[in-house]
Amino acid sequence: MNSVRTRFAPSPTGFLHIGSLRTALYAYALAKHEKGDFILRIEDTDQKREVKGSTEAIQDTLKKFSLDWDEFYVQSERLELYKNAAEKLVKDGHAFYCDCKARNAKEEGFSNTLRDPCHDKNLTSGAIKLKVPDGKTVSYHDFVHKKEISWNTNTVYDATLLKTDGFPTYHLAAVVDDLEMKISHILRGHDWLPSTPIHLLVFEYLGGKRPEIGHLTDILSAETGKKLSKRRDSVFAEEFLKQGYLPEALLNFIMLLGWAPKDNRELYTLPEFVENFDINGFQEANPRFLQDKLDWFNGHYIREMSDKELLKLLKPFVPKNAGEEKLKEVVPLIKDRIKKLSDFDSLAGYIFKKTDEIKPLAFTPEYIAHISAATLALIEIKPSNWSLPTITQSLGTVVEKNNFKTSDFYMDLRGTISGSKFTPPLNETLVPIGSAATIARLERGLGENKK
RNA sequence: GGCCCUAUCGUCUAGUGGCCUAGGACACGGGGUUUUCAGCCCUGUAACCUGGGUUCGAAUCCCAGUGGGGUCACCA
Repeated sequence: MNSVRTRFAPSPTGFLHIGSLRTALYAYALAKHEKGDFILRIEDTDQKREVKGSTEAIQDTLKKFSLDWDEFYVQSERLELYKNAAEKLVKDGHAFYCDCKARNAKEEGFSNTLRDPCHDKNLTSGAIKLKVPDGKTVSYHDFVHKKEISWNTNTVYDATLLKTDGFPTYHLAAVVDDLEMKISHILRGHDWLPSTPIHLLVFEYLGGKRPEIGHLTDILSAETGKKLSKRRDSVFAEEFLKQGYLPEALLNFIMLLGWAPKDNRELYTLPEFVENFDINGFQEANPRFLQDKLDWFNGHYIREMSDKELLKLLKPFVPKNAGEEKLKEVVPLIKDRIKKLSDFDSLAGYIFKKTDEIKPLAFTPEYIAHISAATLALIEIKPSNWSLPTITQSLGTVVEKNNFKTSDFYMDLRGTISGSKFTPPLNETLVPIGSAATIARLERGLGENKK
């Protein structure tokens, strides 16, 4: 049996990053395309950086995107495994104890001291570090880059494997787990590429079948051209959801940042992506995160939804006083016009506002004539008869009788009713606004523009 | 700075020596539908980083340069 098993291995230091979501998506598709297993592994080996609740938050987010895992592990519950592995490496002469003070690269700047002072001291306690050999070439075939990548070990430093607090570093824990969990493909961020020779050595010394390894491109900020960062860019998947991006749109957008099929197809649901996934489709150069394209995907998926579904998703973005019945009328009017769910308010919020919350806008010199004629006509419609056909009929007659220019007439009406230049078709929105509120808004507009 | 990855329209990309006068999508421009804005339809502008090779032939192969990105912790 050589089933495909992939893993997504975040550390619990906060919310799920958009780049991590993409890594998870690819790892998921890679496994599921071959009917394999997708494993979630929490890499919580740095107690200082751990943020409480992030494991749950990450799981929560993955579920929202339907990236369900088959197995779940937490590294801090597996410390014995790493300790044993480290001690075995020492016994085999591939690692050594070290009692030096921990150094901090950020304080010291670039460092050329690759070999640790304790490299050959044969100490019996302290941290355990990898005994990197000199002048050896280590290499592997990267399945993302589709090429052999190699290093001379003279450029590899004696990395720490087991810390003095008894916890492993990533270099040890990840390798031990990938072996123990029988991971078939390691798919991870590009930032891991430089430390791969360390892992290659550990894999070799520990023995067993080394997984295939692939390093994904970094997603670059469209503005800075640098790797997306928490400080500068909005990077958390949850942030996008909160803004009214749909999970399927975000997923579709992100799957095409760094991967493309032969036929260049762009629209994929998650199951379709899994089905069409091809490991040769990975891109080698770093893509930029351009929000315009995300917006297009989002608009596309919004338009594909039924009004009923959309209404449901819109709930968190809609004014509190908006009743179900009115919303049902409004949803089809905004469906073609919004890019994100949060656009609802700027586009249709006026429908639900009080008269004095709207600042009437006048657009043409004929304003007074337009609005008074409209008011007189609409007052004639009995509230019980207030409907699209009666409104359309009534206003149509006004335009015709007064020889108004249709577009001018409606622009003044629009400005008065909505306080905005852009709205859904006006007659349609007058229905949910209602007879009384419509008349009130028109009268207010007249009052404000009389003098 | 060392090491590593990388280079097709503004952006995401197709392209694996002749199907390329370089294709698609987003964005942008023009037109149509239209009470505004969208949406939809039609349509246009726009790219092979540079220099050397290899070859009858190069976006595709090789080398160099340049540009871009990453990384250099008892963090992941």
